[in-house]
Amino acid sequence: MGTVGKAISLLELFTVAEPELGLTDLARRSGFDKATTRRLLVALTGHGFVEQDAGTRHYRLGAGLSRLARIREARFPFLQTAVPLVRDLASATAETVHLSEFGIDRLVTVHVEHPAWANRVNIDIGQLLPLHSTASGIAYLAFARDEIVKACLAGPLEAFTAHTLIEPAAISRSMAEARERGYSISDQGLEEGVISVAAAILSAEGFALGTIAVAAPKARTTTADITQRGLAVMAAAREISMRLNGDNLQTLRRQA
Amino acid sequence: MGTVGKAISLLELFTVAEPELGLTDLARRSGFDKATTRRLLVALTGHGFVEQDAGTRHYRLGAGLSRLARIREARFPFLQTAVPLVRDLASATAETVHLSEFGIDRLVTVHVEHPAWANRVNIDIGQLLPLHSTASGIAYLAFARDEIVKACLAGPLEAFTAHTLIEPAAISRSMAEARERGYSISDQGLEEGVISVAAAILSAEGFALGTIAVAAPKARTTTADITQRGLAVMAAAREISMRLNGDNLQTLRRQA
DNA sequence: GGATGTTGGTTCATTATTTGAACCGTTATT
DNA sequence: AATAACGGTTCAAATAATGAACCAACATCC
Repeated sequence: MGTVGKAISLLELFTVAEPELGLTDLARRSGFDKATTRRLLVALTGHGFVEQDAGTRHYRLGAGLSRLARIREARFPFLQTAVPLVRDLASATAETVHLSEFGIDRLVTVHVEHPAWANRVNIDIGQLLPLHSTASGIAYLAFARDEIVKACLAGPLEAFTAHTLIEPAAISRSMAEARERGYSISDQGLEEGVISVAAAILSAEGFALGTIAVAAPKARTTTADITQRGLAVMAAAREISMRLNGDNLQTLRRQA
Repeated sequence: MGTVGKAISLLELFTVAEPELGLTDLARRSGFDKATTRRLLVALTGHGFVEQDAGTRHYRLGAGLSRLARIREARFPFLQTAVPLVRDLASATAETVHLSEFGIDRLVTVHVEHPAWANRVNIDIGQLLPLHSTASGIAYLAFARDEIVKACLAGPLEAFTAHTLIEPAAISRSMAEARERGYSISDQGLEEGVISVAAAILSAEGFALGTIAVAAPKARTTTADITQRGLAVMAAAREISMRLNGDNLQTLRRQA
């Protein structure tokens, strides 16, 4: 791995759950030498990608990241556009609604709304979702570029639960069903007891950019709930797609 | 400069005005060789910090940045907290209101609300503001850690206009006035014809984290406007600080 | 109170990565 | 058909990254 990759891996050690880490800890987790880790952190700090707490000397993600993320958002207002609809969907369904964007080979959770229930599906911002074993992933694949689909089906497909589909044919079938139905369903594909529905948010060219999904404990979910949430999530995804593409969303490439 | 620094400088070439750049262009602007530039871009793309347009082959900032920025936001909800108050202030003043966060040695614009006027002060998200020559900068310095103030006054102080204060003593005086008054005023310090007022947003320890500012064309600004905006910007900054610090903002360290 | 372990941070000879001039292939422009 | 501009690649030479061993400071534990 190049030095740049190493620096970025360091950044990726920070999570919502552990937003501040010490030098030794970072070195241990990254597997880099302490001296290397430090040098990388200094370089990152110099550009505002990392900040160091004056008191504890622990490191955390810096403001430079917000700056660049906002520049990206300015050109491509995914969050700005989608968040209000995520909120609406959350209050309509009273279950966890999460929004994700594609990155490299997974979906990245960029926004989450949790219901008031104590028993709910908990998802953190920044959480990475595999493509083959989540409702979001299937919804994404259903409208992804061929290369991405191929790469996903070719790669090793982890079985997270007894219900995870890992045969390429089964996954393709789920994708086809999702296309036909307008939304995808994942029954405990990533975690036992969780059932989700999702729909893809499309670019002007008709390719998936990200997804919106509703996740709920299976115990309190009926078949009627699934259908209702599916239709709602589909409507939300469509609305977001339209707003993103200035209301001139082409006829969906593959849906025709 | 280390490789990491170079990679980050590449990212910093993207702006709101030019969010997509080609390889040759990036190489030219960064001063790096085309091969080097490419290798860095590939490394960045591999981690989702940069994306490449499938059609034009141009590069843009990637979703990985949003992810990390959101993780940072989750721990430190600066934007989430401040944006509503920025909006309120914008509609109350009918002038440009911008929010900035400190990064390394400058302030980074993280949010802007523009008024409907055709003649208005235009500021882009991501724009960097020098500390010594802007209302935001002075407001920040007034409550910054001593090291930062020292570093700023020691460094070369560029005179952007004939009105820019560049003598350390004059800048210190502005800071003292800002502390006393509760807000800072910059009369054409960065650009001719622009007058701004700003107030610092404080951490629980009483140090400045960022600022909120109102910028307007001097031509239509009266002395009364300045006072009114100053009080409004001060109130907004206080409210943001309180919300950020869970309503238990300590007595302001230096204001006492 | 002295031994022990932990932390953040530094040094410098060794080692591996980065560098860039020259290159190729493709796609406009003239 | 010639030219130029673009994205992308190659490989010997130059440079930067590496990590074991090292401090100093703090906390913990007999």
